[in-house]
Amino acid sequence: MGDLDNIFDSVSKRSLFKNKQILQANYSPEDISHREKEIKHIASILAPSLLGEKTSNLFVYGVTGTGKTLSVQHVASELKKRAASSRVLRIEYLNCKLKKVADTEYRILAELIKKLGGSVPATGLPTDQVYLRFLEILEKSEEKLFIFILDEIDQVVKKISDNFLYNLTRLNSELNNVQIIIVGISNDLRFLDNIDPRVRSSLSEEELVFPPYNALQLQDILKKRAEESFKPKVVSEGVIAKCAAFAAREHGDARRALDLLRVAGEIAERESNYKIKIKHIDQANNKIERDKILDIVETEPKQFQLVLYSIFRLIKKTKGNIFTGDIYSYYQELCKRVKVDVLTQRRVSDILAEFDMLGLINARVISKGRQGRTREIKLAIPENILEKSEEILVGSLGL
DNA sequence: GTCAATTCACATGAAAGAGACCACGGTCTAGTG
DNA sequence: CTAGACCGTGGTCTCTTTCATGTGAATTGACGA
Repeated sequence: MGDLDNIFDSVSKRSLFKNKQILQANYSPEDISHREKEIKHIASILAPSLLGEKTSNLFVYGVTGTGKTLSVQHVASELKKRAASSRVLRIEYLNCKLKKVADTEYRILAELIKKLGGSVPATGLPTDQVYLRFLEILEKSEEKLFIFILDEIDQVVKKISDNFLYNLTRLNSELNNVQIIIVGISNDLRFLDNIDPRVRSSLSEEELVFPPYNALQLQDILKKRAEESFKPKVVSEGVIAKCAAFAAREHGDARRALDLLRVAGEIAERESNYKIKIKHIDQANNKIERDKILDIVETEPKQFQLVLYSIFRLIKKTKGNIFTGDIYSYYQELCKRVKVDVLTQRRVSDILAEFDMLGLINARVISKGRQGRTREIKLAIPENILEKSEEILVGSLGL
């Protein structure tokens, strides 16, 4: 038992963290650096809502990790504080990307209803029924003005049609006692380009673009958070700068930078270092990448894994470029061997496209003239992770 | 040699089916007074 | 008489198949120099 005690004791003694929470992705700090302008802007647009006035709908853009969600939520919570006494205003936040929670029209409505205190079954009802119930609950509520913050709506609209947004913007005309304001948040800058113009004009009455942080701003943010999060003198010279540089390269993603710093801290801690050194950042970078990929590989459905395994094998065997057809025939063989139903080529083609999206492979559509048109596929996974990935696949496929 | 037509091997789209999940309303059953 | 069990119908949702259409350039073959 003494051994364990030692381990537990030494953990607290050696810990580099004062408060790890602060570096976690979901932590929202009191002051948000370098976003004062944006926050003010949002606030000024939404401010009249405190008086129960319907304001413009707002649309917020920016790549991941630029503080969109944070800023909007910050304004929202300030508004909530102010509105708490008067009960004229109600604000709900919904992340539309959450799988199985809010990635269809039905589920978004259901989720909003739930947040407003109603309840709908997870399935079984016609969508328009849910819609009616939504209207009903809005009309019945005490508040007369609603702000719905829909995070990452680009994801949903890609899946369902923009019809949903149209309905949403038209909602106001169907409501008598209540008005709603929609705040949309999107990672995709070109989101509104391929959307019905009617929807576009009403949805983005106001627009706001969040530019990526530059390396200096990232440094600043990291420095602040690091001070609160780590014990004094833990962070070596240059670590912050390196973190910021890494993240700046990834389109100024602050979340990424914070992750990097946190993981670097964990690594240093595990190695019983008293300081986080620059090499830990590199290690952290690798680890994050590695974990991400391995996680994807592991959790992918069986058919996807089979396709992926086919790709791995073929890449290894041919060392060169491989094409959809090669993969499909290898995959067919593989299915026979494992006694699994063979999917159609159409489907496999889609699966390949998804791998491309996930960043496991690089697929490029090329035309080989008389030899037809196909995808040229390269692996986007580093060598050292490949082995491990393959192991996982072999294990889970029972090869 | 030049040029348009052809042709390949898929990509990409649209629609629809299968099967899992579920709500709702009606009917049947058994238990209760 | 009533609560609960048990259908049948009609929804959503994901994964998949089927059918249809699109497409970029190597190849072909006709043409004219």
